[in-house]
Amino acid sequence: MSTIAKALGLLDLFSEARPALGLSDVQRLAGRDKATVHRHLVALELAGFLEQDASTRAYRLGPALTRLAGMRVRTVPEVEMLRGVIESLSRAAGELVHVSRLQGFDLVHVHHAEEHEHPVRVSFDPYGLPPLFATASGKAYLAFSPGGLLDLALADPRTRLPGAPAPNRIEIEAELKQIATRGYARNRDALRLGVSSVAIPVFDAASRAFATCSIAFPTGRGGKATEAHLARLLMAQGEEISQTMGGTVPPHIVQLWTPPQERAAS
Amino acid sequence: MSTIAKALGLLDLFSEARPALGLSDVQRLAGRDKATVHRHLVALELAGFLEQDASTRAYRLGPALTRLAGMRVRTVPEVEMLRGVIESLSRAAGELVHVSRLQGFDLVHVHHAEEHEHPVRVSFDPYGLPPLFATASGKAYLAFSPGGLLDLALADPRTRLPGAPAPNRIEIEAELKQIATRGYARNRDALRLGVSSVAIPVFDAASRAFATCSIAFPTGRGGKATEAHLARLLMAQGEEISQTMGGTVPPHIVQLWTPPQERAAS
DNA sequence: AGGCAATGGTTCAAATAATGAACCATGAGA
DNA sequence: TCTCATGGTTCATTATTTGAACCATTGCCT
Repeated sequence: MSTIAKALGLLDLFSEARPALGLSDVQRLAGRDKATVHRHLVALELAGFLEQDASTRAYRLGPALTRLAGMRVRTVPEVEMLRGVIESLSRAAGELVHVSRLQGFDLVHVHHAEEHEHPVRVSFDPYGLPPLFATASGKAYLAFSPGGLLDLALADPRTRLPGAPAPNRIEIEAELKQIATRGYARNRDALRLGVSSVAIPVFDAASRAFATCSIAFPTGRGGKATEAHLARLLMAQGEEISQTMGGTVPPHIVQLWTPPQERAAS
Repeated sequence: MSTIAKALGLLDLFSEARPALGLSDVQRLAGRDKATVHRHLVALELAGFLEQDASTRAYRLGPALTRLAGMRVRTVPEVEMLRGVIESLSRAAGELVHVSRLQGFDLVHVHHAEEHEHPVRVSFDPYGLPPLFATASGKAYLAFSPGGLLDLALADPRTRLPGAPAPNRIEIEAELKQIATRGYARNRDALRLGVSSVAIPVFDAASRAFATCSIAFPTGRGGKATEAHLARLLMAQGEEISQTMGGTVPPHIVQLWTPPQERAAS
């Protein structure tokens, strides 16, 4: 393991629950030698990734992070475009919003927004690659993709949770069909206990699903009604999201996502 | 120099002007061996600090940055409190807003906001320590601090630009007096050519200046009128900023910062 | 007071991981 | 077809990282 990885790994020890850590805390959590940890902390501090509280000597996340994150938001075009729409979606929903892109059968993180103040939050790993069949995003993608993909996905062990059997073909087909007519995919406690989500696909310029947008929330916060409410918010932004990423939503899905009252009005 | 510092230094090569860099680009800019640079890039990518464009193979800033920056904003209390007020100030001013805290005679970065879309931006280094006498922030601090501080500051070579002579005592005293009656400090091209700023002090619970808030803008964008306009915006938020950081503004300065029409109305 | 246990931080020989010259593979352009 | 630049890899050499033991300071309990 590279020193770089070890040092950067220390940053992941900081969390909502533990915003400031002393040398000993870090040492314990990381399970490494104190001297090593100390040198890493100092190096991170020098680079501005951490800062040390002058009075308590505890370390906390540093200003270089906000600077570089700002840079990323302004310079990575995809993110820059998405930012506005998913931030307002997050604010409206009061929950975490994600956009992931498909790379093979991997769902890779593109951007997320978490514009709310709930003390209970869904944690997530922006560089993890969750299995397709364990997420609402994955199912949303499959439901709006050509049938052949499902066979490939079923054959690939990486699309299911490690150790789990391949999903039952009949059942999955039924669920995907339901998603296609309902307009969004849902998930309760499948990938991680206590986390639920709703998701819709994002379409590219050729109207093929190539990414997904999802809202994740603690299962405890939302019943059936909440879920439906979040799904409505999500679908209402569906066309905008695809357009922002340079794509177009097929007309029949635009229909599906348009709220009944607006459809009546037009 | 530690490997960690070398690797993290690579992140600083990414900028508004160069959002994506190939291996060779980074190698050239960093002036290090290709193999080394490559291993560093891979390590950073693995940690999510960079991501690689699948088609061009170029690297760009990665999602871990937004995640950690978000964490910082939510967990570092000072920043969390300040965020709202300085973000809206930045939006209103259409320029970069900074808050720095004094540590001895060092101006250390606390937080900044840059909520605007001008293509011409003031770049800055959140962990640099600019000399007091070369910044509006430094002068704002001194102008609202007890006189004894000025003597100490004049004696300390770190408070002026490297190589520059100590400021003329009479002149500086006149300028500080002017700042104290005007309510804000100003600066044109002193620290860096083409960058101007206006600044006010932030007061602690004992009504002593202990930090500063400034608006920086390209000199080319603002004449005298713009400067005065930005200063008014800044002063209008002055009391809120001090309160947010747990302090109180002395009454006579609240007066000074209150716009004439509001003073008339009350 | 005094002693105990944590804390943050430092040292230096031993061990491990970083380094870079040379190498390969691929693709664009002449 | 040849050339040049690119991204990426290898492996012996080298230099940096590592960690047990150490020190200094602080807070706590008797």
